[in-house]
Amino acid sequence: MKSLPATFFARNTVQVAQDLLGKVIEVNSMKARIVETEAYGRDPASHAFKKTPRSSLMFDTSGHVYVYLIYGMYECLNFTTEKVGEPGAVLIRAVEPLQGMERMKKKRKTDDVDNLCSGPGKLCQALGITRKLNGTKVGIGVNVYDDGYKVAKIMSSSRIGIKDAQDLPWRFFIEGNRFVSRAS
DNA sequence: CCAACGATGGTCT
DNA sequence: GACCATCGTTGGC
Repeated sequence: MKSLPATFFARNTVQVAQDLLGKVIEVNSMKARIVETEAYGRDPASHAFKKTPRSSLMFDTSGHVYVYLIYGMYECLNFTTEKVGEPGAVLIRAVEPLQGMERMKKKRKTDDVDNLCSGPGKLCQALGITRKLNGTKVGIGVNVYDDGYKVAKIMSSSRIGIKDAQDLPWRFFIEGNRFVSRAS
């Protein structure tokens, strides 16, 4: 399994979001396959629509981990994209558990495998991802690998949980995968 | 089954 | 003080 190079992330955000599907992430020695992502550029639904203290990572880094708190109780995992100076990030919305499933079940307080990582807040709970990782480079606390897995078909839809920019089909997921947060 | 809602705290105006 | 890139529960059918 080879780690993704920094150049993988320093590209068009929508392209990176699609290319991350099927890749393996490793955190706290647990492993999972990415099955659902969303692209966030400088659009009205994105934190990077305006540069603020929180969103500055999206402008100033590429290939770094961006973790933020949402609704006061959950965290969301992103990877920053584009070349430095250009804002962008990919939200990881769902992953398929591969290794360390027993620890994921404990952290999520459920034995239902389909409910471990099928949402952005859920997967952070399962893998123990917190804001402590915010701003770290990919390859330190969070690793991303290409294990050669080929995605058969990529589906897209509008992004979930936002009201602005519903016309942009920037949510991507692996067709038919049972671990995505929703089927369509 | 599924739509509605409350929990909960950081971020921004 | 309003708003959230969410989730689990509740209460109606």
